[in-house]
Amino acid sequence: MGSRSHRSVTAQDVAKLAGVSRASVSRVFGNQGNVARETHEKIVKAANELGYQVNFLAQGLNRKRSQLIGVVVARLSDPFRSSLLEGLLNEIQHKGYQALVTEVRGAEELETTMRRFTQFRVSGVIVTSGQPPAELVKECVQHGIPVVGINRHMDIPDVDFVCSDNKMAALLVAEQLMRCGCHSIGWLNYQQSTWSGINRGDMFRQAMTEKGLLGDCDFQHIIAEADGYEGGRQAAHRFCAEGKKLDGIFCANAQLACGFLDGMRENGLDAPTDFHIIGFDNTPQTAQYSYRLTTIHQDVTETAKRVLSCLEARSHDPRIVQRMEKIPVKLVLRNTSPGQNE
Amino acid sequence: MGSRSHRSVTAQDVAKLAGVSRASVSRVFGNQGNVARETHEKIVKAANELGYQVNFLAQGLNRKRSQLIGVVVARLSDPFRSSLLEGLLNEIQHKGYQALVTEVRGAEELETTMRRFTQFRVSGVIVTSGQPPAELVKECVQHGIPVVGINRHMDIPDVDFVCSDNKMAALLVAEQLMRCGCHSIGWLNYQQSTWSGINRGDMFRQAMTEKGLLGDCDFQHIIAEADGYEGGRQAAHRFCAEGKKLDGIFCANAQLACGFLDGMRENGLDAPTDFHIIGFDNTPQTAQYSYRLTTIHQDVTETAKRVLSCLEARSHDPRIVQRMEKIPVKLVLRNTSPGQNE
DNA sequence: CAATAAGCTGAACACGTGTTCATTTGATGA
DNA sequence: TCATCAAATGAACACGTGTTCAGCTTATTG
Repeated sequence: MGSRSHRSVTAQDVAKLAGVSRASVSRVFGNQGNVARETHEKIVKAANELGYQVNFLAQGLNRKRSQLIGVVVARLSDPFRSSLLEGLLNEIQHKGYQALVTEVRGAEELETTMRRFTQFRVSGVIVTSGQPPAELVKECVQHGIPVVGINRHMDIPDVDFVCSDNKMAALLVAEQLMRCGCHSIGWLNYQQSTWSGINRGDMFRQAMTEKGLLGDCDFQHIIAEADGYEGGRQAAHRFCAEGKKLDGIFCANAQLACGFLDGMRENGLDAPTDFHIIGFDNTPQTAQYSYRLTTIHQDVTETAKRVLSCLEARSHDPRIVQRMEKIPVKLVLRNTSPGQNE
Repeated sequence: MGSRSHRSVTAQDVAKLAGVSRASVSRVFGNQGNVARETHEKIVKAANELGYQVNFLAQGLNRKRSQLIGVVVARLSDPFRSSLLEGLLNEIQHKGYQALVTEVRGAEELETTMRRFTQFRVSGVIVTSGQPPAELVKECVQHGIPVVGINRHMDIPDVDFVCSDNKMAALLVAEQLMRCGCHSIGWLNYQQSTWSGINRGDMFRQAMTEKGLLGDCDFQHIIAEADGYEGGRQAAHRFCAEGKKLDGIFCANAQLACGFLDGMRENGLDAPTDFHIIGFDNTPQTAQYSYRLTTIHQDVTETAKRVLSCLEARSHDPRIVQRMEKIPVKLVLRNTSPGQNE
């Protein structure tokens, strides 16, 4: 009990106990180079006996690359974003990496964040929010660090993107509303929306046009002044106060949809009797009894898999052609725009 | 454009450009040791010119400690847990650390996770879920790594705990239900609950006794067979099917509370007309129009601050006496058990 | 002016691992 | 038996930083 600061056990100690050189120990735990079966066993045994563990800092320093992956998140209070993070964490660990998670608000914070990532020699960076400034990305690329963005398609060279298929979502929603006989259609979105919000609106309008619906139908753009549940609720109140009417509404995300629905209820209107409403994200809340909201489901697991696939591909060869992957979505039919799920 | 692999700029390069020794550069960026004002400026200028950044892996290797903090999370789909993580991330970054986040399911996963933390020489470990096995903690302590648990008080030597004040919560709820004239009181919890769930129940019963309520009142323990919203909802259905009645219900968390409320509504009963119901966690959802749930509010920000304070204290001196901090809670009065918020 | 102290600086070692390169070992074929 | 070759091994260098210690310069005090 006298030994105050326990010097941590190193590969050298293992080598001495096993009666081999430190290089062989390194070969065993680095999973490369040839080691005789017998030597291998001696080393593993000695390592277990001493409780040896590789020092990742030293390993990363030497390899010029740590097995860390930087993840930029924002607004975790949004249930969809937290479930997305959950999916990413799973896949990251499954592939043998560790997640370096940073929450970010402004653009300047993102800058210092990205720098820290490079200082830790991360194997890759995943941006789930905000657009990565082109210069910072260039800095990463120079260091040989791959960057992937989620749910936004921007044209930054050498950066891959993975995005839910908003066009497919728009078509599914347009077909559903048509099938239900809706004639006056609305699109609800936050005023200062994200890229994905805007893109979903564009795709929806485009889908309506392709289906030849814009002729017979009203198409209104409802603008929420705030984001999230309260934004949707207030939008509904103003909507009613202005005496407007719609029978089919598509919302940029689940929070807005729930808020709008509740706002309408406060005004004595409800779905599906008075109107149909369809959300985006399929968060747990939308399935609950008080909402039973029909929504577009994003496949978080598949998204996470594709993201890591992009990272590994570009890590292997930094100059491959830019990828822009679209993840198929599903329409989950519930009470606010009913029908038969297949 | 010919230089293929850009060798990263090192402290040596900065030293050469500034015309000083590498040691001085290290002193400037390590924030210790004395450096003349003039030399300092020369070094900073040279560093900016070259775009120098400290290599955290090398720094950590030398200091035997990285500026990483390991965070163990579980079930991020629970809104409270994600908001807790959000609070922790903020405080961690604010203090100049970086978060190494791991999601964990079984106990064996937690073991490999903790090992990885030590392999990265983290400055501390925060466990938000499950109880850290004593042996693993001992391993951390041997390496000089402080461990803090959130919302559970176990008696593991050298591990600090930060927990919302469940006794205070119980008293606030008991007083509120008493004030509203409730006579038959219920406590709803998940069958295989966490430590905090069980403790909240114990404290509630104790508070009821202290207030002298257990004599006049019924006190029932309602057991949910599943966790989360669906668990609460099913519990309500069974509760009604068995013909039971209660006029005041306290729930172990917000998800259970929302589920139970919706389940009662499906049976034609609603709060506050037919019964009062109070939840725990004050998640965003509980504030929404469809619920307006009276709940106990946990101060996530304060919790995060105390956690990091514990880490830094024990990091400074590993053998200080074990801390068990209780964070005050608030009762947020809403529709399901109305009253006046002060 | 001499003696002392205080503040800066640079050389050198340590941190723990990956990887190259030369050397040794053992096996195979003629 | 000897020549050839592949596999296995160990010595040495590299990765980029923190920190000690001795030497240097400059200011302070008697």
